[in-house]
Amino acid sequence: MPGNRARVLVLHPALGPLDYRVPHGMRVEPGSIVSAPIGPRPYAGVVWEAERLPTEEVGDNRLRNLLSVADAPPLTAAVRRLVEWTANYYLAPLSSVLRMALSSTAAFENAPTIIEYRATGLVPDRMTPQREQALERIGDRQGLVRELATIADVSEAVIRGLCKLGAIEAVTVDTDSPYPLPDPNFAPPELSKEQIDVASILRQAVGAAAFQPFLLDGVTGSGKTEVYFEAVAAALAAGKQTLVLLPEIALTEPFLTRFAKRFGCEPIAWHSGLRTSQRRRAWRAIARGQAMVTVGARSALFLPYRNLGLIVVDEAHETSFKQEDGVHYHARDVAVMRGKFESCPVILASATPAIETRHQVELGRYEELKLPGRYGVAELPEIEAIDLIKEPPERGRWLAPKLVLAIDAALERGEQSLLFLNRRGYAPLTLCRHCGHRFQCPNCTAWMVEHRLIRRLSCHHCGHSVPTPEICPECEEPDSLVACGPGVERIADEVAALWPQAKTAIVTSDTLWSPAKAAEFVQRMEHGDIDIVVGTQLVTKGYHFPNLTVVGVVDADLGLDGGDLRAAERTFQQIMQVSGRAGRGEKPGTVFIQTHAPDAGVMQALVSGDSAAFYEAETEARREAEAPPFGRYAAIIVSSEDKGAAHDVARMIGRTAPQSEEMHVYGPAPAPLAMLRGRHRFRLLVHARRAFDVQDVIREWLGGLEWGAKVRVAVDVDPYNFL
DNA sequence: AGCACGCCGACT
DNA sequence: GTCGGCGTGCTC
Repeated sequence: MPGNRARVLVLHPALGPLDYRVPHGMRVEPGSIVSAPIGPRPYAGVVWEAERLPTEEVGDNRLRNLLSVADAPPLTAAVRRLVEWTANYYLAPLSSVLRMALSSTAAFENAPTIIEYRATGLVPDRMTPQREQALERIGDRQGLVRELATIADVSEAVIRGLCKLGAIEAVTVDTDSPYPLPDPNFAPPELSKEQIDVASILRQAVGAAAFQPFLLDGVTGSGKTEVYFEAVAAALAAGKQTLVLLPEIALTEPFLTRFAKRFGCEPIAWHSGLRTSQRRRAWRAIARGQAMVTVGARSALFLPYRNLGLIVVDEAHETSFKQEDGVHYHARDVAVMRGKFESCPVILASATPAIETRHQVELGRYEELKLPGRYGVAELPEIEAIDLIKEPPERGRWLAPKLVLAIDAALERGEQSLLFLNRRGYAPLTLCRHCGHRFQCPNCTAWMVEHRLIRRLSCHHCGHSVPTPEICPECEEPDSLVACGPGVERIADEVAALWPQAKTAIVTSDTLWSPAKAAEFVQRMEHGDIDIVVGTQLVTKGYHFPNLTVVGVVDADLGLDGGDLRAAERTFQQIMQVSGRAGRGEKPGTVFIQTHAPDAGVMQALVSGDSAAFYEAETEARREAEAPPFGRYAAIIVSSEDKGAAHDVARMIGRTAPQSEEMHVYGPAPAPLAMLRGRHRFRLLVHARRAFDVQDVIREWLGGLEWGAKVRVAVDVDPYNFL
């Protein structure tokens, strides 16, 4: 009987949908979260419409019973369609996409509480180095034994031992306690005429409950956040949920504060740093429709919202929305699809939208809402290029005289300065001046980056890290190692040498690794406890420092080399963003761009402030090259620990490439990172016409091939990484 | 992905 | 004789 059969998409990395028997007394429907046996073990899965997931028919006699149904609402049809679309578009296994929607494995275990552990402050009688380390690193954090062990970098036995001694105690956490509800009328802001106009369009769109993408376009400081908060208020008033996507976790903290000021309580934050209990509580509240506003990074996009009424993608141009491992999806694009499945408006907010987004506006698919001028009195900063060939810094220094003078003057006036360099650490390359040895990561094709603050050399790709050696490991010459090129730490050294009395801060993911650290930095900036900030792209967005009047871009050419199709666009966006940090209060700001190519189109556009001309020229160049959005790319990455095996498979894939007028295949060639985390990588690049169904062709092409288990083949549709 | 089964080399 | 190497195949 087909009635007691269920097709289940199981969370199994290698299996597709499987059929099960629904035992007597169990009620399931499409979307039900169930536990299903595979071999000896239970797996979580979701009941799916059988007609949407064709499989080989399996006889009734081979069916096993489903084990249980979770005490959680079924995944909505919109979520199921989103999972299907994402898997199909990005050529990813359905189960890995489903895993993102069921991101909390604890969420559907049927216990209402979780037992977590935390330090009591009691010092055990017998202290050991391990115990000491554990208590020190745990601090006031709380979590499962496993989580605490990971945080403290000790074994779970150490934690259990401390628990037995009373230094750590168990606490029961109720994961079904409700969240406070944001109040749309808590503190409505005073808006300008333009803001009111735009906000009312957005409010109406939320009320219409229909799919409609918007580009909310306005320079930094034009008040985009206040405006989309009005749309959030409309969703709240209508009893609908809102999702706000931010490009980085570091931005959530200031967002939470801002949100609370407007709506009276914080929204639900979703990010990778959540504890199991927080994750479970958020997931369940979101699935029940009780969590009204969620803010998070990429992964919040796949959460099972019950009745979503609005999606906001803030800083929508940010490339960090493109996920580069696991499922290679672009959160901005998937957000638009989710809006389509949920029948709700999607707001892409950006002062420097991507060419792709602008193009959608030109095609009439997205509606552009412009916020002119800066909110309040602030004016856009003056942008000036410094030609590093004509006005070079002193030998061994990185800041040109003109920039040094400008910072001098700012210090004199009691104003703040920002130096931007998108490079963490002290120096990107270390070599031995005696034998020429260069420090390379053993797992990746990348130099080890010196981090002087922690005296280590680190690989930024796999995390491999060693203490900075005293002598060259190759020729054993002491004191022979030299740092090549600047990172933020080196710029900070230069700043300390030039202005020993100035208070400085380094802002990178190394120094602002937690929301609390980010909040502390903001506070120090606002209180004037910092004169000069040296930072990576982390400082380029979100913050508002009225007393910051000088911005120096240490190396504007950094993003330009390497043949990346989006290099010019990215440089433009990044420098526009960092420029937006200058003169946000009543004082005008000045931005200095240090470059070797002051005549390049990007630099000219930045200096003249003519972004329209830049977009036009860049769009034309893309059209001619049939690059996105006028053509499409897909990368096929073949990787293995065995270099020969990877190369053989890559060549075999290249040989069997389908011939088509509509599509061209380049490669295989060693991938941009020829070795990554110990795996050798080769890449083929597929370039196709816009209307061509590359996914289908690639699916058929790779589906007909076979390779060994130790070789992995991954497809990256719409890749961002060409370097 | 796991975890079984299965068929050939160096040990007690 | 057996312990164990990891190749191949299966999971509704």
